[in-house]
Amino acid sequence: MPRHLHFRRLPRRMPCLDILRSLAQKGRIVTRTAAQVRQDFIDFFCQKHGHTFVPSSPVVPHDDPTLLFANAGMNQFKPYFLGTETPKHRRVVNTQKCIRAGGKHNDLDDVGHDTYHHTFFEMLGNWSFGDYFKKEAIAWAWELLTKVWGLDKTRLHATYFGGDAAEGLEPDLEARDLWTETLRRDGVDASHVHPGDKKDNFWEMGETGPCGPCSEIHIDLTPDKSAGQLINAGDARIIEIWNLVFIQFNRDFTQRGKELLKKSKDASTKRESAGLYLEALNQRELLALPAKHVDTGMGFERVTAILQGHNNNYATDVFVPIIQAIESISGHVYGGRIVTRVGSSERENRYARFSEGDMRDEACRVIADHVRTLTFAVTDGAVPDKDGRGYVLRRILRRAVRFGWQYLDMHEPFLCRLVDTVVQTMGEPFPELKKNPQHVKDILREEEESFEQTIERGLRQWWHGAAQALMRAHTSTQRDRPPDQRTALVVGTGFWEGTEAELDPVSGQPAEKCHIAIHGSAGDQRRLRLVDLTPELVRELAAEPPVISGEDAFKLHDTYGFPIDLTQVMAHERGLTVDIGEYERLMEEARERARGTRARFTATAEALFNPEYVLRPGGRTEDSYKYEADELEARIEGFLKVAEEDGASGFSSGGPIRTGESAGIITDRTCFYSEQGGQVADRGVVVEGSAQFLVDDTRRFGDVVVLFGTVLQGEFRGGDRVRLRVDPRRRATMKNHTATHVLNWALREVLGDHVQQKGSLVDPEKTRFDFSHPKALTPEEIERVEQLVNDKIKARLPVHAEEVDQQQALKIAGLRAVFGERYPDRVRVLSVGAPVAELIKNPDNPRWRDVSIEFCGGTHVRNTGDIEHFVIASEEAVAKGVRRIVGLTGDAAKTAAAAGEALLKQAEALRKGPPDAVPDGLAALQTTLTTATLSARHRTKLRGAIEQLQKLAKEQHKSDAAGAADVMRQKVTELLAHAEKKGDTTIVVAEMPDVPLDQLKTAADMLKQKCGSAAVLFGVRVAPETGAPAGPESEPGAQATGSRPASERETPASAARPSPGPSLEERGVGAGKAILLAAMTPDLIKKGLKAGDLVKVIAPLINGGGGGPPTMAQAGGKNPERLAEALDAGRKWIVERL
RNA sequence: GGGGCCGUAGCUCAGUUGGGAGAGCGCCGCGUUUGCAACGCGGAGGUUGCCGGUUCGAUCCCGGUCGGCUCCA
Repeated sequence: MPRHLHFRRLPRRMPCLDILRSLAQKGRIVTRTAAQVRQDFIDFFCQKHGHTFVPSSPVVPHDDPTLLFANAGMNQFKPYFLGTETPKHRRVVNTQKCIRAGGKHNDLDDVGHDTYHHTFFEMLGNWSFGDYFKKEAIAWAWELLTKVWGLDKTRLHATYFGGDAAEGLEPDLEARDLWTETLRRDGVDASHVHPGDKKDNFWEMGETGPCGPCSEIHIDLTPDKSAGQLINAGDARIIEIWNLVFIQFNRDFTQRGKELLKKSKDASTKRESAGLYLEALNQRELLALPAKHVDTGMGFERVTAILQGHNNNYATDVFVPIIQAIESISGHVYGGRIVTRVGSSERENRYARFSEGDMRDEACRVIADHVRTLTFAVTDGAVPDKDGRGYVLRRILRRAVRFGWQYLDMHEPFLCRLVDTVVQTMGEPFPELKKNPQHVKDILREEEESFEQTIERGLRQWWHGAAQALMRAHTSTQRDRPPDQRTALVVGTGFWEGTEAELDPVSGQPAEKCHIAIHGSAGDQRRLRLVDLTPELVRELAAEPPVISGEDAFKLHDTYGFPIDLTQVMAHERGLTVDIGEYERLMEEARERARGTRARFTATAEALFNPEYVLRPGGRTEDSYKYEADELEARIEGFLKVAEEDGASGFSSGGPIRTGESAGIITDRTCFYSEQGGQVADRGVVVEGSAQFLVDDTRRFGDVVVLFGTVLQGEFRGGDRVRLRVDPRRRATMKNHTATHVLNWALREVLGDHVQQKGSLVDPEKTRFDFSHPKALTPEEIERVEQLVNDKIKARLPVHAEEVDQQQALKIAGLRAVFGERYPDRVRVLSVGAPVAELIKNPDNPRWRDVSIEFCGGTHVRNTGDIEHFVIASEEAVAKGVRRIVGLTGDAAKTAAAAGEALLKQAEALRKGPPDAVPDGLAALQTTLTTATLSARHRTKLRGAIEQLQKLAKEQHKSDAAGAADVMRQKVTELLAHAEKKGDTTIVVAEMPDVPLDQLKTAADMLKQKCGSAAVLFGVRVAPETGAPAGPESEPGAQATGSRPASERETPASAARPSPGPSLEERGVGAGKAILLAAMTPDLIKKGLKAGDLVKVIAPLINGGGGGPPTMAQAGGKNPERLAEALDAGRKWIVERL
């Protein structure tokens, strides 16, 4: 922490706003709490202007993978603007929870620097879907601001779209005139209406699609109301408070544009393609929308600040309670100070703050903002994680923790302690917060603790980098000093015993003084040493401040997640610096790499995943047939052509699509199921006469179902009557899906009511079910769950499904709904065993707790008996507190069960059989265990059996080894007795029996030891593998039908490979090999007899190669016939050199 | 989506021109010591995540895969 803090005290209340308040209409002093401000807005539109209040959609969008977080009020209404869904109400008002961090709108790094950037905020908005338009929107906005809230109208300014000639966009004169008129009536000068450019006043969702001009309301905060001309100039004295968007156009490519687009797609070079694409972008036209919409957005925190007389969002009662909580945890008293930053660019600012300003206040703001974001995101189901939106959350959390850790000395988890305050201040308008705050706290605490670990790891690496820096600086300093003033420096891992030479880095001679900086993993000792490195010591050691290299700083950040800011602070505290320039360069390089790949990705992703941009508005596919029919007659309504790359996708009503072409087919009705609720999409075919279209994916966009695939044969045109045929594998999917429901029920039955569904995937092969449970299931629990499910199957219960009113359905006892999911007004209730009508009639009946009842839009079997059989194939952890079960049904279940039984028998046979066969049989069993699909029950049993067998094998191995050792000892004495001697040196050259290499080596060692001076050379003929397979025909359960080899791996019995017979050979030594082993005592090595040299010389004789250190070397070859020759040559080699 | 790092004994981790798998702590046994986070001696404990390739030979090099950490988008 810098000792001298320069700060500028930001007044809690701007004087100009006092003026503003005193000038409020009718002399009324407006003091509204945040809750009142929110309610004012909603009431104004509901009660005075006939709007319907719609609750905020979750801040974590569950159904839109292209969106990380809800970032605007319109997110949940997008389908209405696109025309893919019909709105229930045409006038709507809402306050939307928004998170802007990551993605296009990323305010994360700015939060805390100032008083108005946030990662979490609320967006108030009123909406018209084809109902009222500019006139009402403008009038009501004006009414709310000036009449209801009594803002000084002479401080308000309005903008309208001034047109854009280059784009062929007309100015929005309608809005201009409406504003001028409105202001004139209230006596405000027409100079308060300003034209704006396309950037500020024209709103577009994408390159094509709904768009229109917008009109913003700004407020002038200067005492003399002089800031009118500074609108949209980035000046904090006049700020935007409300944006009214008028959606009146649909932007689409012209005919010429579409042609260019097609050309761009077909272009041979990327460059040409990009050029054509840009040209096509110029060939777009605006078509008037038949239904015009209004979309407005007002920043809740900002408007609250203004109404409370602040221009500082953190001074409002939205944030004050949170900041107070931070004060009481940290002991720091928040002063509202803003750090003065020097330098003009953002980058300079980022590093300037280390020398100036009160970072403690900034830290308070950062934490207050981030804890709101985290609380809401986790409440809505997100979890800090390593990628996607989870990663964004992790970064936000870490930023908050780092600020607290670094500036407020909070080294224990503290974010989790702030959750209660957030819930208290926001729980009223957002009741979901009150549901399970403990869960939020647990998640945050855990993540905070894990970040502490990251910091710990990082600290170790930091010391490594600092030590390197210190050594470099130290060495260059000593060079300039006279020898008697030089110091030595020892930097190392672990403990310094004080026994090593302390050397002068220049002369290499023992030095007078020695400083020690030790880093490493020596537990608490390390911490003591950490403190030892003081700026004074560093100054003594090095003339210039040591510089931690950019590479080290980058690695620290990139690999160990150690924040660069921390690296710097720690360095500064100890008199070191960091090569920030180099760090930034490496960072930029890394960014560049990521960007390059991203461009490629988005081009296809846009085309593939956002076909809603080009879907014909208002379309609808009747898909209720999916529950009943596998085949259906339907009429083709149109096609969706998906560009391979770079191009856009497009809707065409006529087609045609021809053989080989990939496209999406849209029909008036369909029996295909689109991916939903964890059940995979249907595959199948579309046929018309001889024409065939292979459907490999079915997706739903709003109310439109699209069948994606390829034309196999013939052609299809719009209006064609076709036959839809779903792949029969859907039957297996249905079995799995119903089984999933029963499994969900059984799990709760066995484990308890805390079991919550966390996700599921149902496809033809399996059901994968994730659920909350704190620990692994015991084998007994697994068995019970499996048993319960099979009981329901044997009971042959009918499966009922019916669409009923949501409110009524929610009353049914024992109903399972997915946490955080939003359900429509009419829901499909799926019940296993009890008719839905009865459930509704008698919702409290305790008997229903024994019935699986869920909301579900998936396809199911009609009777549980159709499932045939169920096994749990695996049970594992997927995340902290979440377990995953994979289940099988039907034939797959039966096969797995049979395979398990067969393997158990096999293990039993092995145990009873000859001990020689155990090691190999065991290996086979183990590979089968990992590859085969088995029931979890069998797996644990097998594991137990294998463990026993392993013990057996180990004992066998030990007794073998002991036997071999005896043989060796004997052999050694024998060899010694006949050994050749030359002087004091014993020469042993011999062919040895085929034993493990270890034994040979110990034998050589024994010789060396006994003789004192010895040269040893062993040769071994490795017996060729006993080629005769022990015979798969002897395996139990092996099907001798010679079936497909590909499937053999799956049937466990045949996966057990023939055993090669008992052998102690080295692994990997195949047929007809020879091994050479040479060993030398040290005295011979001095004479130049190196074991490595010896084997290198003679190995070619046996057709091989080798080497090794002088004391002990080995070689292998493929020609055992010439082993004797090689040994002889080796003997000569030794004798010659002695 | 694209990078970086890690995976070795129950735990924390060493282990480089590729050549017999180690340390500390913990555990078991014996001894010394009347007491302690004590000392000495001995011992058990390993599929070096998994699969494949290169090689006479792979913990080490290469490719893939799984798991963990981390950065960028």
